[in-house]
Amino acid sequence: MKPRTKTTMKDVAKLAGVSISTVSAVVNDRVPVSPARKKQVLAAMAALDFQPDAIARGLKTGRTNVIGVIVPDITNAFYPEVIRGVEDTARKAGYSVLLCDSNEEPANEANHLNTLFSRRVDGVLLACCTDSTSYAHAARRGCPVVFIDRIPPVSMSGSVSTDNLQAGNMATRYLIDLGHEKIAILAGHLGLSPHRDRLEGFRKAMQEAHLPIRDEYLIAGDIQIEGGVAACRKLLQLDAPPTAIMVSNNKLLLGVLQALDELNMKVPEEVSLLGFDDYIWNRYFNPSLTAVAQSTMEMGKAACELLLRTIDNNDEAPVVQHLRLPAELRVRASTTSPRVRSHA
Amino acid sequence: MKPRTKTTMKDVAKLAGVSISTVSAVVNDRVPVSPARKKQVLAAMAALDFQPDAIARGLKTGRTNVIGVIVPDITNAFYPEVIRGVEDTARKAGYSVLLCDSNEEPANEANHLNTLFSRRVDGVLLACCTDSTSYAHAARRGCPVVFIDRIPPVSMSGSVSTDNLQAGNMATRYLIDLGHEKIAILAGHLGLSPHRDRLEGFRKAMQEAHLPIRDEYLIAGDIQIEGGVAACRKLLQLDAPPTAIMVSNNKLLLGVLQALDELNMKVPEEVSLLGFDDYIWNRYFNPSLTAVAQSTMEMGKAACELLLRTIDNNDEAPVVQHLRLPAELRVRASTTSPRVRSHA
DNA sequence: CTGTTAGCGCATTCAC
DNA sequence: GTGAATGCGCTAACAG
Repeated sequence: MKPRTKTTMKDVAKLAGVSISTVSAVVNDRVPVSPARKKQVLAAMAALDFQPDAIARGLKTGRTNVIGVIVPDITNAFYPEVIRGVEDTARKAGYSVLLCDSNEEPANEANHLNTLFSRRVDGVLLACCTDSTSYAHAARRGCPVVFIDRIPPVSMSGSVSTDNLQAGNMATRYLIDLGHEKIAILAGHLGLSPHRDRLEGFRKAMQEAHLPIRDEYLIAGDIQIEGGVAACRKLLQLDAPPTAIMVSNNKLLLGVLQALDELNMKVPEEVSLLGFDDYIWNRYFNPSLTAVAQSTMEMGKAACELLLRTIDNNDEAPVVQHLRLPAELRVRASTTSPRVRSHA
Repeated sequence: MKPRTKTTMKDVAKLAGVSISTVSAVVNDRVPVSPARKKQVLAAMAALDFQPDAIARGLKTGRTNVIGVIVPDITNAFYPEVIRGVEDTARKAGYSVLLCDSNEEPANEANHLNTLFSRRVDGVLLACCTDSTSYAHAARRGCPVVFIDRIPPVSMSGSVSTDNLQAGNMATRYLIDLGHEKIAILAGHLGLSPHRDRLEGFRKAMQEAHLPIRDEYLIAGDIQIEGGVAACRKLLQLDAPPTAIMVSNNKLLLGVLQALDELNMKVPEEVSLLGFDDYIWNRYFNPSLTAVAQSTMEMGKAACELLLRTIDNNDEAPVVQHLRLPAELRVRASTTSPRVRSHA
């Protein structure tokens, strides 16, 4: 492997017969340069295959045109879609994306943040994990941060997420309208704002319908597949099992599907099922899954735009904004009225 | 937003009452420093919350400890898993990942590559799109590149992918052993090495079994959902429709599922279905899907390790290696013997 | 318009 | 062991 080719402005300047600053001027075309010289420089740049060194530029200007994105689990299909929105928006604005996966570990998250700061990213998009205290970190360093999807309790920064309260409320009301009264919720991890908010929406809907919320019907704490299996088994072994199960998280849902399968439960005849996060393949489940869809790419786009605005604002008044995107209920075959069951 | 806090080695040196080079020495501990001073410096670093500036270091050393990763479509669930493997390996080795999504556009890919070069990444992991000529680019710049999943025709660089020929062969043989003779293949885009190789494996298996390969049974060119819908419709309208369909790509497969659903075809009674790429949710399709699984995270890990080795090797003999990972067939309910059909 | 100059923060000789 | 000096490639005043 031959030593890395490094054509610098100096080389270009020499070949074009101009000074380095003239080269810089045409590269950044902020300062006027006479057409003739500009042409020379451009020619020299092309001839030498010159590419400005973003590292050197970053050192000089203090801006890297890089943003960091930290997600808790990139194998959760929700995040790639968000990332697509982020990456697309960032690229169009001339930014690159440094991707970090915290794997749901606060320690990893903290390490990643340090690395990002050390790399002098211009800003960070953060979907934090439970027990995360990293926002303190960020604030201390004065690095713009926009929270995405998962919002920490107190946040002076901007944030973008789905309106999960509305989403949880809407989903619950739909089940209630269908005639369900015994509705269980696998609420996920209540240290996570989306899950907390969905549960809150659930509570509100139940209260408004004057329906009791039984302790046995509320299961929280886990967001992995195995947790979904265990929770679902527990629910169905109850003396009075629920007629509908609402699942706050897509990984939990897969566990529920597995448990339902093992117990040979018929959906929706014996129990209705409603999930959060909609994917194209939900349509092909057996039966197809009723789910609450989030605007994932839009979320990424909005968050990135907000972050970019915050960065551009710099020392001006901080852009603190909390966007809540509407969710959409997609009704399919996994939910039905509980009356069907009493006929049996 | 207050101006970005920037604690430099200078500040640390002043507080600790030593010179900058001593600070540098303890930060990189390559040069011996007396314990007493080391302690002072460490204390000063902690007090000032000092974080070395990776940008300045990169400029100085010529190494950024950043690798670029370009994928064609991050919303294709295959890539996030690969990325997880990459990111994990990279992080453990002290590298960060600059993520790019080419969105299956060669032009985007080329732009991303330029950006990455300009950012002085130490190496690039590239899953290229069709008609990509970017490897020439990379070679010209002398930047280490390892191809991943999709390998260009001629490659002097290293590469890591599934042994797709074996995978296609194995899958086809499985269908043949089941008794199928009329096997169709949605081969994907033949400009992509995985698809080309799978088709080759298919051909070999058919030939070995002395089975003819009918032109109408071989559909290639598209890898999007809509293409899968169209291709599947076409196949089933044939005078002699296939008894089994093998689908080379997961997005095509979703289209096939949709078409099958619309045409009210029973799987596997009327037609067997076999897909490539296995995901946890394939189990919950109706019926559950027989699929060829790739070792996605391992692929990411292996590719990253190979790249890192190439980078460390620097001017030494180039590490050119072509890893082919074995695939695994996961038999589920979407495939069965065609005899079942003749009973009907 | 154009060239000269002075660092950005750090790693690395080289003297001491 | 330690510190002063040099420059990585570039931008941003500032003179001309």
